[in-house]
Amino acid sequence: MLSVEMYPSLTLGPQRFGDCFYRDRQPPAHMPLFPPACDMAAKALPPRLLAPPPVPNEPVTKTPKDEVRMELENASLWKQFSSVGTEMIITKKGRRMFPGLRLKLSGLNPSLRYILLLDIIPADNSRYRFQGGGWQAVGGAEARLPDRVFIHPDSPATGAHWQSRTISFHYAKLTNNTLDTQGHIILHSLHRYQPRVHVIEARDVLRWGGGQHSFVFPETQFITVTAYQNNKITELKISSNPFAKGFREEGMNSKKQRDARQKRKVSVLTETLDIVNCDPCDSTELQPTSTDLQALALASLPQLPDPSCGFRPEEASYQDTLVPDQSLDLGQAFMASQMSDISISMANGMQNAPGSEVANGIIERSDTMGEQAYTSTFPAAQTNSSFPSAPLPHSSSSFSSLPVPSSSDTSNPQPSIPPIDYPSLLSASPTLSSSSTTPSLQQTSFTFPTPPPSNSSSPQPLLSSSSPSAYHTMPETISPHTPTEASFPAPPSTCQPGLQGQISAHSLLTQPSQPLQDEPISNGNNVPSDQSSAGFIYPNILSANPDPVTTQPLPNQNHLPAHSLQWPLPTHGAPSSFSFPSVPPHMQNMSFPNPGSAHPALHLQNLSHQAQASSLAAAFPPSSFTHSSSSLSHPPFQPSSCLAVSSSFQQCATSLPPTAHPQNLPNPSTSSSTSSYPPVEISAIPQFNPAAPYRPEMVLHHPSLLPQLDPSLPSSLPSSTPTPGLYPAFPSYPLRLCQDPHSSLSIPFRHLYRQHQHGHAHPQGSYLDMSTRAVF
DNA sequence: TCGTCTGGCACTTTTGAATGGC
DNA sequence: AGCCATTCAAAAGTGCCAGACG
Repeated sequence: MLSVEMYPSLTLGPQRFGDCFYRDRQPPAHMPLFPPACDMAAKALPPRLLAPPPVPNEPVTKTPKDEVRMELENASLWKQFSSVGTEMIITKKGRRMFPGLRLKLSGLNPSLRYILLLDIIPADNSRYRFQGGGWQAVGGAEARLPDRVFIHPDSPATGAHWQSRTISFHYAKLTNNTLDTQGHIILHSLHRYQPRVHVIEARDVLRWGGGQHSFVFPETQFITVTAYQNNKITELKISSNPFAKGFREEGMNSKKQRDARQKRKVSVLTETLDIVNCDPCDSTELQPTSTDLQALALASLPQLPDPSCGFRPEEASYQDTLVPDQSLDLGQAFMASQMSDISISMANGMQNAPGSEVANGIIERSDTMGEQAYTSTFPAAQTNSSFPSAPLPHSSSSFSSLPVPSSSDTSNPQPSIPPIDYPSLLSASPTLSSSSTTPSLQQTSFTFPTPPPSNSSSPQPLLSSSSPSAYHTMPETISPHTPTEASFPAPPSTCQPGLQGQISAHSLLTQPSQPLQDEPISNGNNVPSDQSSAGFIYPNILSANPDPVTTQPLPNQNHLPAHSLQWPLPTHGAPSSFSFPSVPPHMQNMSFPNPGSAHPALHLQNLSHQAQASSLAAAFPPSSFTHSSSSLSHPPFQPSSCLAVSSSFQQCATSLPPTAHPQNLPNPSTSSSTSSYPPVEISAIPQFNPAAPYRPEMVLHHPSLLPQLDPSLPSSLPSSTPTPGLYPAFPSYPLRLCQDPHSSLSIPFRHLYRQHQHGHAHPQGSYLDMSTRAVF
């Protein structure tokens, strides 16, 4: 029996549903979020109990929805950043991601409802440092933080809704505040992360289940920072982000302008002081404007002895124009003198930032333009000059086409991997005019069947299911495959607000996707670059940092054709359950039928930090980031080719001995994309042995338990396996739903989580602590 | 001492209220 | 009175920077 006690890190977070009502100007075509009785049901919730994990007892049936596909619409922009080494600022108050995730979904059932989730998981268990122009792994990762998931504000919405527009997660914010009360996604600084997007069938926020599709875009990996380390990233951000327009060359906040302002302030102070000193009696002419006062105040600060700030010819005009005399309002004078520049700047800015993320979520096709902007701004990106990295790890043929930067430090025990050469890739794909083109990989996933209630006393009305039979014993539950419009009455006003509280979901991970059938990956060089815009079906664990000892390419989930990924429900489907802390038994589990242990592939999840790390290392090799575990060597991560590798590896892995190293993988270009993967006897692989020394649903699917249980890991690993870090390299990361404090939609879940009295005032609502940690 | 983080700054865009005209 | 467009200010989102912190 699972309980919240087993999940001490279960926390509440603000629900983002509110955004769709609260912030979006464009009213989303929302469907009712809650059933009419949601509030009543919520009120009846007893605290901190979890229903038994659903027990699968019926096979899953394949449905057409397995053809769900996702495209990263701004893949080009992401590639630009990834080619340099994407950095994401995280702040205490939360910082939006830029670039943001802009997605296009297809293949959904227009009449079904879906919830879209974004979560961000560690890409490895290393901490990074920017050294020598590149990112170097300098140690183990910090302990994992509470997992939070950003629910797309439109959720739940029909497939037609999702498919009719660009899906943007730009409202998601990242923070390094472990005590964050805003529901932002909490990350460690200087760690590498991989965003994931999950599409989950859901009749509403309380009825999840059925099909679930997870997508990973390797080019969206990033390293979190509190201040940008790589100047190229800064330049890219400034050139691409509208909010940073002021920092562009033509902007008012550009380096030149800032220097000019600094000089003006100094000049004002100097002249003022001179005047005061020379003619203290004539103060009437020195009545400073507010701007002058500010300048004076600032000028009173220690002057920066910046030799670079010396007078420059190009600034002469500024000096002459902006500091005409003392009585002139400097700010106005400056503005007046720069109006033309401002106009030009703004115009250019818009033109130069075609790939910019528009905060309002307006659909835009930024890829091609963004690419242009990038090439114009960073023509030397291909040189990777900022990454005098150590020599690449032994590049397999799969990556032979990648440019290998010269090594500046071959003796570096933790060599940095050069950034992905997206520009070169793009140049090789002139046809890439839009990332919206059909991805070369099919984002197919299997469908999680909703497990039937484990027993009659454990009703699970919250679960939707793709397995109609699962509802035979739950007449009150409507199959998610049933068109919901008619059967889903509008919720009472009190239910309008979205969830508040964090939901823990387990094992929302899907099995790896099968390659796109209609677009076989024939050659890593010739693969259209926007292939990487195709989402990966997240193969449970994303590992770009496989353990050296466990880098055997394990023919895990990859060997099964996606169309056959119909998993029987786990016998102890804990990993597949969404845990609602404090939810009464009949509402506690959001069951996500898990490809559980009943199927060999289920063990893959449980071996996330072992076997999957190795297989995924090939499937998701590191991007431009360096992982320099001394014993590890990664092929240069080429997101586009990575996809190819991903698919090809699925095949080759099955034919490789367990000890085969990913680097020895055959060139994906030689592997034809196919949907058929020969089944593999998982049990033949030690790491996949069902007799794991721990219960995956209790350990690997809950990071908080991992440290304590790590000692058991070696028993399932080769004796030479190094001691795991703070947490296994790639555990199966559960989903945790963050509720948006901005939301006024939280009423139902307020009841769900308001069992403790540690509420805190919040400008936009009251938030409560869970028993184990402050949330709000 | 160094690397990292934080808060304030100036600038921008976004958002919503206020205003005025029809 | 209602609708629409415009204006304005506040809020929020940026990167930069100096100082604080460990």
